[in-house]
Formats: sequence, C-alpha cells, structure tokens
Amino acid sequence: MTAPTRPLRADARRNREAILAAAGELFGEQGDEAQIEEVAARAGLGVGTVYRHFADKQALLAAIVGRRFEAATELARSVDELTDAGEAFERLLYGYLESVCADSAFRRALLGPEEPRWESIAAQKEAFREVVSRIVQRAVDAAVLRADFGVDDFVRVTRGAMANMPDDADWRRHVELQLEGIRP
Amino acid sequence: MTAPTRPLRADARRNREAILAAAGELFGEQGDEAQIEEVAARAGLGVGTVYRHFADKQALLAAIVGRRFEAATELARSVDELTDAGEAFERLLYGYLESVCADSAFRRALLGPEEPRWESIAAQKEAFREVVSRIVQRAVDAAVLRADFGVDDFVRVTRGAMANMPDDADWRRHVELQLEGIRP
DNA sequence: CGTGAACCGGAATTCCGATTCCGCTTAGAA
DNA sequence: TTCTAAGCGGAATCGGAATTCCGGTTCACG
Repeated sequence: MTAPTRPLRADARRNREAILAAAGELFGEQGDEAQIEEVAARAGLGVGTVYRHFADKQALLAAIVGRRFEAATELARSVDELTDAGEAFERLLYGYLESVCADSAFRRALLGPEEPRWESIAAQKEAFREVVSRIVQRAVDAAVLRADFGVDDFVRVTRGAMANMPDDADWRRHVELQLEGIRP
Repeated sequence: MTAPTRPLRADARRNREAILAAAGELFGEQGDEAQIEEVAARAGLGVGTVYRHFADKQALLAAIVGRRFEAATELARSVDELTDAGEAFERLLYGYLESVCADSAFRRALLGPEEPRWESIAAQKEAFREVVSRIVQRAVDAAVLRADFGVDDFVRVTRGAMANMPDDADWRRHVELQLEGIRP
C-alpha cells in the first residue's frame, strides 16, 4: 500500500506540525468554517504548503478529528484501569465531553450524520467505541447502570449533551439529569 | 411600519404559496443546503420570482421556520387544555419532537446557536417558550416533574433528543431514558 | 561546496451557489 | 377592449472560498 515513503525533510516535518497545530486551534474554535488561508497564515506559511501536506480541506479536518478520537481512546483506556466501574464510567463520560466541548470541529463531526466524508477515520472511531463498550459493560455488571444500557445509549447521552454545548453550565446540568435516568 | 400595501395580485398570491410549499418540503428534507434554484423549480417558477417574494434565502428560511414555531405553539396551546398535567407535558414533548424530526431546517435552526440570523422570528420563539413554560410549571406543581425542572431543562431535553435524530427509534429511546431522569 | 530533488509562496484560476437585471407577460381597473 | 402597474423568467453577474500552478528557495547527500 503505502509505498516506502522516505522520511520528510526536516523543515517539511516542522511545517506539517505547524499546520496541524494551527488547524487544531482554528477548527477547534470555528469548526469547518475556518478557512484554509487562515490556517496557513496562523502557521506562518502559504496555502500552497498546506496543500502539499494535505490533499484537501477535508483531509486536514479528518487528520484533526482523528487525533481527537485517538486522545479520547487513550482517555478511555486509562480510566479502564480504575477498579471502580462506576468511577470509570463517570470519568469517561465527563472527560470525553470536556474534550468534545473544547473543539467545535470534533463536535460537529460527532453530531453530524455519518457521511462518506469521515470514512478515513472509521478505524479510530471503531477503536474508541470498543473501549467504551468495555467500560459500559463493566458498569452494567456492577449495577451502576441500568441493565439495558448499551454503547449506543452512551452515544445517545453524549450526543444529547453535545447539543447543549458549548455553554458549560448548560451541558453539565443536562448530563446530571440524564445520569438520573440511566441508573438502575 | 408596514405601509398600506395593497393586496397581492391573485397569481402572485398563488405563487407565493407555491414557493412556501416547495421550500417547506426541500428545506425540510435537506435543511438550508437546499438551493433556491431547486425551490423555484419545484414551485414551477423562475428564481427571479422567488426573490420577488423574499428578500433573500435567509428570509425564506425564516418564513418556513417561523411557521413551524407557530404550529408548535398551537400544539402547545391545545395540550394545555388537557386536565392531566402529566399527559399535557408528554404530549407536548412528543408532539414537538415529532414536528422537529420531520423538518431538518427547523431542527438546525433549533440546534444551532442563537444567531442574529434568526432575529426575525424572535417573537414566535418567545410565544412558544411562554406556553411551554406554563405547561412545565403545571407538571412541576402536579409533581409529575422534579421540583427543580424549568423551561430551560425542557430546551435541554429536547435539544438532546434532536441530536439523535432523524432516526426515530434512536431519539425515542433517548427521550425515554431522559424521562426517567426528570421525574421527582 | 555543488546539485538537484523537495519544498515553499501566493497570485491566478476554478467552482458554485446566491442575487441581480431587465425585457417580456398578464391581471384587472377603467 | 385598452392600458399599465405588478409580476415573471432565467441568463448574466457577483462573490467568496477551495484548489492549482509554477518560478523561486532550501535542505541534505556526495
């Protein structure tokens, strides 16, 4: 598949990071409305350079969102170490939602419908889902969550909270209400 | 304010309705992505005619969304007639959500942040909110809802459900879970 | 150093949907 | 029936953002 690509030249690698950093900030603030030209400017580069590293805007967006998923998966893995299933679940829930709250591109990617648009990060999504699934199952077994609660419900609850972002007080209140409803 | 506008010519009135009908369908299916040219085509008219009736795309969108709000308010008023406060609340909740589910432009207008964009329908929104407020209050007084439940929570819960649309099974399940959480 | 493959910058181009413009048509008052 | 203000159609224009292109620059290997 991926031909034996020789490593990037040092400056190119640096620039690539600068682009990802700039895009991370801008997409985080403005979602996909942020413009490539602005990303390039914030990275201190020309648009041409952005396009040398990413085929198109969508690819850049996907790179960012993919990273967020990876971070979320890492969070999930780390809370899964906790002995207390209930605590693991709550930490996952809030930790995940906080990361979503902080990035509107991530948020929109999650709230929007599955589109062919996000094919490229299907693997990351799946990885996250798997760990979440495990944590939810543990919480159910520990009778911290109602017996019929499943991963899909986790998705519903979190999407619900996202719909009340970015105001912090707002979504937290909504999560509290929901927590009342998903206990046994 | 509104100058003594003489009534529209018969054909113009008919066309205006055709445009609203076409736009209602298209925006309902595709949200604001639907194109004016398509609206005009479905109404069997030219784009110029659409612009003769509505200043711009946003105005047309607002006209549609405003109508949805009015319908929702009417629904709310009618369930407010019911004696049983609990039933009134549930009928409002589900009735409202069903109408939202059926129209993606309405949904997006509700899910998106308040923008100056929707100024023109502020009155309709406010009217709806007021009736909802009354119904929620009755439900709280009747101890059908937890004492600290307010209109804002109604907004949170419904936004939450919308985030899980348009799949029907999905949002209904989510509402059920939430209902568990908002009872006393 | 000397070279050339990799890179970079950013003006120019492409795309695409909203909006305008104006000559033609028609309802409906006289 | 006539006349004209109100309406209509849709090609042409505008605008704003993505993407391309290519002459000039820079790393890094010999």
